[in-house]
Amino acid sequence: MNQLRKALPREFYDRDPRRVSRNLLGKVLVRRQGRTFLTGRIVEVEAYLGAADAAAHAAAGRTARNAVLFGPPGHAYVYFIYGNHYCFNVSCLEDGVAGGVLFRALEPLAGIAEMARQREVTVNGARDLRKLTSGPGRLAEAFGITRERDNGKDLTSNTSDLWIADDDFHVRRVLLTPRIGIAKSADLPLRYVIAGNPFVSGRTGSVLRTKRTK
DNA sequence: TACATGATGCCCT
DNA sequence: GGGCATCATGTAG
Repeated sequence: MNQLRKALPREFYDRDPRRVSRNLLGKVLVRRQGRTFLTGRIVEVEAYLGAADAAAHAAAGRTARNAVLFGPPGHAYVYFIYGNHYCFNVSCLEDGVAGGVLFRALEPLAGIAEMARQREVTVNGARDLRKLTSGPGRLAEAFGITRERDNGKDLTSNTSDLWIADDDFHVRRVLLTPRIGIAKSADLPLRYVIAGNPFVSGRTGSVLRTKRTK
């Protein structure tokens, strides 16, 4: 558990969003709520490349909403979508250059009862666990992530109540697929999932390319 | 000030 | 497998 108290450093996020995406797989998202810790393993993310990526919020330039994406790396970008849901991202690349990674699915590890309470669902058996954090809107709700509370938050600060840690989990195989729910640049393989993980959202999708790691 | 739209999830068939 | 709720944000007028 002590490993989980240490946030990934800012340098981790000061790279191409594609590389950050690949390396975020297998890491652990941690939320501290008083004495309670909510943790979940990152099993699915998407890279958004900024100005060169038509599907990215940052593509049309800086606005009040997307300003975090243009700021320093390692900060939370949270936005409201479809009138119902929040989506949680982390900014990448240096100050002034936009980029980010969207968190799409987690595997619940600790604080499962609290996640179920915040999602307002009941969990009976392993199959129901997918309802907690399998999907961007779901994981945000399970972790209590909102724009008001978390947008702009520094995820690398050791005084934050939201951060990402490394517990030395080894990711065996990564799948690359097109991103979900977008119209522009929809064919680019920028969605990263841990192969075979049951908590990946939706269906596996068409696999464009697979990568093996040591 | 008005309007179109979306990095979704849920419920129904 | 498909329809739809629901509203913040951005852009046009």
